Amino acid sequence: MSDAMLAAADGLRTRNKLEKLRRIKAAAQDLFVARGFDDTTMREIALRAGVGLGTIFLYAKDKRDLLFLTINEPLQAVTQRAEGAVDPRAPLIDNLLAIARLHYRFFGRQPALARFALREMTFYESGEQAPPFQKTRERLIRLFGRTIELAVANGEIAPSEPPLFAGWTVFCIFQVELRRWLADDARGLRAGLSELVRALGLLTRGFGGAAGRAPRRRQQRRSKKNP
Amino acid sequence: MSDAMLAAADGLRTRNKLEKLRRIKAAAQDLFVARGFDDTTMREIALRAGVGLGTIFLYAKDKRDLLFLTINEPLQAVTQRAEGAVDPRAPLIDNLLAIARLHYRFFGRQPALARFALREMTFYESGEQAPPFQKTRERLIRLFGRTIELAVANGEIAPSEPPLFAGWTVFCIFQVELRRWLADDARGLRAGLSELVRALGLLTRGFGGAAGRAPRRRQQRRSKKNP
DNA sequence: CGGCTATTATGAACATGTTCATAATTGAAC
DNA sequence: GTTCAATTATGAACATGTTCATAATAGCCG
Repeated sequence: MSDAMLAAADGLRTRNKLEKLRRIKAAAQDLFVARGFDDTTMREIALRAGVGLGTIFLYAKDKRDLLFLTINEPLQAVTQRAEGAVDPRAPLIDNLLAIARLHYRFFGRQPALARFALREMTFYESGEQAPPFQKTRERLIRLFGRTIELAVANGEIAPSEPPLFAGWTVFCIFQVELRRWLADDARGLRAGLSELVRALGLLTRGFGGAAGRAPRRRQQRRSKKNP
Repeated sequence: MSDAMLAAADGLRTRNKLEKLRRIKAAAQDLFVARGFDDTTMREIALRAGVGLGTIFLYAKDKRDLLFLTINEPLQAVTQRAEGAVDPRAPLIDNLLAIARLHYRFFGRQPALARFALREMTFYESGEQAPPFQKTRERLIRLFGRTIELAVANGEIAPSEPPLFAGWTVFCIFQVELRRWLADDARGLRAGLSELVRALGLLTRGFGGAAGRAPRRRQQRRSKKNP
């Protein structure tokens, strides 16, 4: 008994609230995945969650916010796992790719929903769920930055801009490439990542000023010393 | 009489249709700019255009499509002007910046509406106005590509990838930078373009493999031949 | 002109996200 | 236990994008 009371945390109120939030999140999640965002009505979600229609709006400002309520956590989890996927001794491109692969897999799981979510992410700053989302995004950018920092420490590269800014440019490429990959659902994960590597390779190598003179073929990876 | 009949082009039908399309476009345009996208109702647009509510949907599949109906033309015009802004003898970064500046100015004119439009542009493939939009986007990417090609011809750079693909990476950076600039409306045009130059500079110079050893300061522009 | 068909126009009806006045519930004060 | 204020829950009412059955119109033939 006392155990149960302790487990109940303080107050029935808080407990009930958390429980309802959980149910609403689960219901929204399931329905969004099963029927897509637009074809899921708030009334269906309310019904499945076992709450009144109006109740949902106590937990999410609007339908869009509800989407992020279901996506924020998994997205943060992916970013967190990506942090663990970086190997301080691996080549830069491998690390960037490892980070990207986890995200590609995540979004590739539900392409239709991912398309919608990625669209709504553009300029998502107003909703209640915006701050945690922005935080995760910031975290990913910093991860790219720190990964680049590692490569600098290893002597692999020496960018003319701070690693964090270089990470931002990597993020730019990543963002648009991911969207492009999701745009035509024909291409597999392999093909998508392959084009991302191509783009990131170009970013790291640069456009080869008259100085650089990049090789015409061969050696995709492994930057070489200049003879 | 016969004059009038000739001037009417073939058929009153076609003429009326074109006239209604014009009125609808103008009404939507005005209202979107004045009140924003969400706060403009289809009924207001119909009223201002002097047509019935249902009539609008004969000319635009949905409200979103109506937005592109008003934006496609000006956007294409901007891209077209950008093509004329490229100087075959100018440094690459200057040309890229000239292209970008025109677009920044265009979107910066109506930041709120631009934010909305740029969001809807992500994965915009279904609507009736999607093909012309995609065409303009393709055109911009190719413009970046051809601009790079010019720099290759001038001996300024020698990228390890085809110019068109290099143009695509420039487009990636441009897209995300533009969105970021529009996200916080505080920063002026100058500041936004300045950061874009920073990012594009990094893209063209690369991350300076152990080979490259980029200069620490100085010489922002004007790539030099290697002594 | 007078009918006839295809095209175009229309707004009432519908679907659904969102608001809000009202009701139910909780936790504490006495 | 009763009372009461604060919090939370609810669905009817509302606003608005979209559909669709119906009407108006244009062009054409006899």
